[in-house]
Amino acid sequence: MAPAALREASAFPSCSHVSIPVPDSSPRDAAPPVAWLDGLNPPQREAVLTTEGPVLMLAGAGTGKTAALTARLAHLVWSRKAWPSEILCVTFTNKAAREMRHRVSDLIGSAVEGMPWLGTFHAVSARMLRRHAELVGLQANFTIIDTDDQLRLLKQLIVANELDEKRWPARQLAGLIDRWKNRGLNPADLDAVENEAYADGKGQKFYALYQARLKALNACDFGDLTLHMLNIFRTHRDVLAQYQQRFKYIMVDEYQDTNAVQYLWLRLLAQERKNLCVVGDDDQSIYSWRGAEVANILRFEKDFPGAAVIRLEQNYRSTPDILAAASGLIGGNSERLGKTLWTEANDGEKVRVIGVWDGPEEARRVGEEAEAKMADGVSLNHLAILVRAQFQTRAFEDRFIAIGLPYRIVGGFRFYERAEIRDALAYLRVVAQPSDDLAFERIYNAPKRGLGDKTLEKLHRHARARGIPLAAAALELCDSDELPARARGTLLGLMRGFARWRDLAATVVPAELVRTILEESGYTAARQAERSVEAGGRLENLSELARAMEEYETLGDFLEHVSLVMDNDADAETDKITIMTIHAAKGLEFAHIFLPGWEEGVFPSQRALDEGGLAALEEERRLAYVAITRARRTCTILYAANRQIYGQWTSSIPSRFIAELPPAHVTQETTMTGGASLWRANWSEQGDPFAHLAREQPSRTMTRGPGWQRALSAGFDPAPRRIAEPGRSAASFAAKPRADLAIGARVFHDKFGYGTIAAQEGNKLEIDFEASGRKRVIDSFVKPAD
DNA sequence: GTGATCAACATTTTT
DNA sequence: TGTTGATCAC
Repeated sequence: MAPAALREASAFPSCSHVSIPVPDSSPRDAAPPVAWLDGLNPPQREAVLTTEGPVLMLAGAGTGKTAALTARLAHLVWSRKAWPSEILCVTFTNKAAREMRHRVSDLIGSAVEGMPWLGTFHAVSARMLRRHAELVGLQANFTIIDTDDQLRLLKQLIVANELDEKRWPARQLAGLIDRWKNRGLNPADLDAVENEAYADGKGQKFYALYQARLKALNACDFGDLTLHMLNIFRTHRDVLAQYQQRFKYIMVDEYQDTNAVQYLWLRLLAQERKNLCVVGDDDQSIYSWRGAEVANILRFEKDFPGAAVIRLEQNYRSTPDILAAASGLIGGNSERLGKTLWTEANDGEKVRVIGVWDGPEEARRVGEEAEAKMADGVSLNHLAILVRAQFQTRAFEDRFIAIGLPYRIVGGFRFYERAEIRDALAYLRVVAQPSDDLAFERIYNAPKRGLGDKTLEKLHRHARARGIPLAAAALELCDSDELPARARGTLLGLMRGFARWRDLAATVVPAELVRTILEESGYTAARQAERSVEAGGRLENLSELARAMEEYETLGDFLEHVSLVMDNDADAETDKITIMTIHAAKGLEFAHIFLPGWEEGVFPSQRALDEGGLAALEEERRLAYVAITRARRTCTILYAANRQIYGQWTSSIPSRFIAELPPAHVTQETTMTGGASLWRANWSEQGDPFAHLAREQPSRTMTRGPGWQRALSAGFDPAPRRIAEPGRSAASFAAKPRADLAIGARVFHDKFGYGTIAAQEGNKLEIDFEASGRKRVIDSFVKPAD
């Protein structure tokens, strides 16, 4: 039962400010007789009630961590210790944030609407940064660019600085910059070793160039969101103090995933009041390759002396055998804080390990198992296939298409990463902020309208010369004879379109705006004309986008949502078996889990082992632990003797993790006949008969970043540009005449040759050319002829 | 400026 | 094996 005051609050949202008591008036001390405590076990209660001082909550898989966390939040509000707006609660994913918001609102009603500081590190940082943008040289309306834009930008810089993009890929640089930012390093902070990491000592230079470009574009990338705020906290004590003051309580979910910046960020914010509660599980740390540092959770007690350590060890999710198998496996790791999961449940099947001949058979087998479950009346929504790497999904997809088993693949391309969606967004970005050159470049010739590199190069040159955005440069060039008639006409049409849409944006809702833009720009028509297989889906996606935009009142709101919340949960209604990576499955649970591909080289991944050695092996093992603990009822592990990887047949030996599972909790079977005994003979031994023909690994280069999710974008000119006043509308750029030119002066123009200035108006000149007569040109294209 | 052909190359991924 | 980016021919 919720206390009366809170029930009122949820029943009458508009009265919530009356119903929720003032925090510092007579706090309630006694443990409240309320619903959120009733369902909790003793350690969970302790976690809820230990509100003061640092708290480390070690929460194993399936131990009701979110329940404890949300109850704690509700308790803080209920006990009047803090207003909802005085609690900072950070998560890593939007999904987690959404879930938490949802569950808190179930407990305390609409008061949660007053929780502006419940969100991801990035969302919270972005919110702060909009208020203090000027402190890092940005304007409040800065754009948040994604990895695709980031890559294009870096590529421009690399080419413009005459570096061989092949030898020093933008991807590598992006990876380095990302890691530097994760570690809290600004360009000036790089030491010689870091600097050497890119292009023989050009790391720092390019990092600095990149940051300068971002600033000029009034943009920042994901890493900047937290790093900028950290920099501000460090250099502006008043700002820091303001937030330290505001946040009476801080809670952090998945603390084992924090990177160095997030750690420092938190430490500064918590320094004053020290009411920091972190929740995590060192055994589920699987993101070290993304900058997460398990060390953060391992040394929490040192960082915050006197921290209360609370272990949640009662598992409510899995059967004893599944739990035992997972625990036995993770026991092989060193450097653990140590937890012993237990459960009151006492039924259930053992973990099954199945050996098959090859990949297709593995898929066939899982398909059969799924159909059998279906026949038992189990919904496909309760089944999931968790893979180590994306490439493993194909075999299942092929098979499921063949037998007509509905499936859903999570991950891969997300909605907002699709080309057509990004195109539509680019139009909106240019409308919202004409100085968004990256967006402009993206759609300037999409749909194809006959504007190519030549014209773009001219735009760049002019924009650079005048220090204005591309869109503004386009406007000016349209007013001259610099462009061929056809290009000029097309460009003019586009720019008129933008002028119109900008006006329209003021009067119609975003959803309406995007429909109009797609229609008028010819984008829809071009996609309709396409006769590819995907064309239909693309059009559907576009209308889905418009539909998704219905919720937003202003374009700005929507764009902020898109840049931070790049996910969508479409398609959850129908019964489907889920295929996803183990990484993506963290935090989820399913009744029945299939874990294919448990072979040396695949899982543990050879690549990870090559790069990270023992530490990487332990992370792979944690990954295996996460995978197994997703299962509520059954867990089926599969391995194949032969597998096709990148078109090459490879024979493989079972994963060492299989041998590490405690035998008492596992059953083994193999579908192989004949050679099976030979096969079985080698699977527990390292000295195996297949070793000599095992795994021909393709040579790997040190590529970093999201290599597989390559974006599909048009070519563009990589010349560097400077933008003097981003954010201003293109039309407002006043052109000043050039001092070194005057009427009557003889000048030279690259295309038209020699001529004499007949008139000068701003930066536009009318010139009588000796060969081609009178033309209107722009002064940056001519030079005095002497 | 656009379409076609060929060679390189392939983890995990939020935001 | 399938995708992507780069280069070449229209």
